[in-house]
Amino acid sequence: MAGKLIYIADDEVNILNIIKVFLEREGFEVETFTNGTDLLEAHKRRPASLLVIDIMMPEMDGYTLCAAVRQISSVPIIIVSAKDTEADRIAGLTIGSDDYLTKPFSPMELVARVKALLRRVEMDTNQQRLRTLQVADVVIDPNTKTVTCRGQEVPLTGLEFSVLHYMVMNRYRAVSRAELLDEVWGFETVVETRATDDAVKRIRAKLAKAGSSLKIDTVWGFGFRVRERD
Amino acid sequence: MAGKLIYIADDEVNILNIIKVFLEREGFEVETFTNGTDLLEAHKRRPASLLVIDIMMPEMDGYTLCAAVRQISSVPIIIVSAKDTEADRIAGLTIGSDDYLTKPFSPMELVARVKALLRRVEMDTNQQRLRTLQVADVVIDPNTKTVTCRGQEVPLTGLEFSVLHYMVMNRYRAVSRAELLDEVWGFETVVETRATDDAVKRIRAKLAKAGSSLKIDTVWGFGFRVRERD
DNA sequence: CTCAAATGGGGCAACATTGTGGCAAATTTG
DNA sequence: CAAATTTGCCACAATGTTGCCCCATTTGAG
Repeated sequence: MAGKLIYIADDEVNILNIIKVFLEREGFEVETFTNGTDLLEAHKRRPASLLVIDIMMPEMDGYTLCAAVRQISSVPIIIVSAKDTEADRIAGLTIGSDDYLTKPFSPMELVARVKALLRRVEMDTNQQRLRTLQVADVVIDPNTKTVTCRGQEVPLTGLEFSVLHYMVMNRYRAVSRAELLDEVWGFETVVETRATDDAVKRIRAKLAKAGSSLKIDTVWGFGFRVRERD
Repeated sequence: MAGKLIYIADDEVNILNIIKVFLEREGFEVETFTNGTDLLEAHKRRPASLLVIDIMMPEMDGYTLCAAVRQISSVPIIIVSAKDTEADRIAGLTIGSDDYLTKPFSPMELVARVKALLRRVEMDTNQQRLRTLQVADVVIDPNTKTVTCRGQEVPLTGLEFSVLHYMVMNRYRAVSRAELLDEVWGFETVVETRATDDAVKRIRAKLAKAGSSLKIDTVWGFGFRVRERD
């Protein structure tokens, strides 16, 4: 989160300074401007990660600035304003800003909203990955739907993958056959309980063939549980 | 903007209905829930484009729900709440929500914020779509819509380019046939699932002819995945 | 210890999915 | 408008998957 550059434009210098201090305390690099034109120029020269813009400013007002920035950049924008009518807020959000805070506002809340907005951009930009699981010498990657044992891929079928994934997700407890049937096969499918044994049988065989140390224990009369340690 | 799916969770049915009406008037598809558990289940089954969540709900409160959703999804979240202290708002934003509205709120403003948030996601993903990608010995340039293998152009058709581009953008994961159909062909087009196989078949042939090392693996019973390593 | 129930292993056949070549309708191009 | 290209679909072959069966072996209760 730190290291990001934030530009602020407001004609009230003391507000400018308060915001600056709070944001810098969070590790952001902050530059302040007392009018919109300067901020726009600065953003063209060196694009910021986020803009905080006041509505009422001399020369170029916040709406105009916001629209001008949107012409050239998709940078996140937070508008702060003393104008507190519903129409103002809707106008601000519609013109292209991502958030609209009413003065007087809590600096802490502004910081929270800045962080939330940057986090949003981060989430959208970074490819969203599901968490890969590791147990014993085996890595289970739900994204690629692959299982690797010491770097070597273990060729599991879709069903086998789902079963192993479910059991490893719940490796701290034993999983019953009925639960596996419900969660992996689904409520609708009508299969014998022994189908789970078949799947486990095949997973065991493939893990063994791959030389993995990961074992699946049978819980007699109940179901299965993966074993991490020998 | 239309056609997006939005889930709302609130235990006050009349609020639920007001929001629903306003959002539907804007062309959104809306589903409502009176508790968090149901919303979470629905989102697992069919992910929405945005969630509106009330804080105070029976069973699972909004904070818990928000955190639970964040475990599995980066979907935009707007919290609405009667709790109006600075601490509440900061907590909500910090826990993972993108916006925090205080009850009673203007439905129009909620709509504006929903639109602003979806626009943000749109802008972020669009920016991603224009970056040239490189994988194995292949370069994909979305701006010129060309694919080159070791400097030599691979003559792909428009559809083939779109499919390959989408798969390479998501090369860290397997992509299902249904997803390809949705994202590349579009929700409207009615084609057989096998149409994806055809496109992949042709891309494979052209890549092979160009002598590329880039391979497209099929994930049995699911879809496809580009392979970087051999 | 004895026995019934549960589990493991091998094999198989039904079933489902995917690759391939060809074709024709739709679309684009000249 | 004609030619070329694109693209969805089809039939069929090839291949992969998976539930079930049979039977030997193991397990736990009485």
